[in-house]
Amino acid sequence: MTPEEYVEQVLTLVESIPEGRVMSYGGIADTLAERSGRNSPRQVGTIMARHGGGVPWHRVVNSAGRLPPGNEREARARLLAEGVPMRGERVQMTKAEWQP
DNA sequence: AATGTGACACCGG
DNA sequence: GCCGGTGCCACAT
Repeated sequence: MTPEEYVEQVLTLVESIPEGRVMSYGGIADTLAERSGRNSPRQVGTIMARHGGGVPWHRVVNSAGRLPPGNEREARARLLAEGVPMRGERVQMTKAEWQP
């Protein structure tokens, strides 16, 4: 699988995250691990940073529920608006993490 | 080829 | 819960 194809897989998966739910970088990497042969949360982060503009990027957080660096404001507002359970500045992963 | 980097994750203190 | 250190792995230099 080429790097471009992997990028598409990641973006497609992010688009499939339902409103009100989130996925972690690691969760995305794990979900795609079989098909892609890769399993690197860091790479997912890099992809979101560079190509996340067209998808619900605010539904992707780290494993601790922290919001994406640089866009915390925007992400928080959107997540609250769609009913994601938050505790302060973080998503309550035990309630909001989604898996296909 | 070798080295540095990072929207991460996990563990120990 | 907050650091710090360590492991990680594809990418960029």
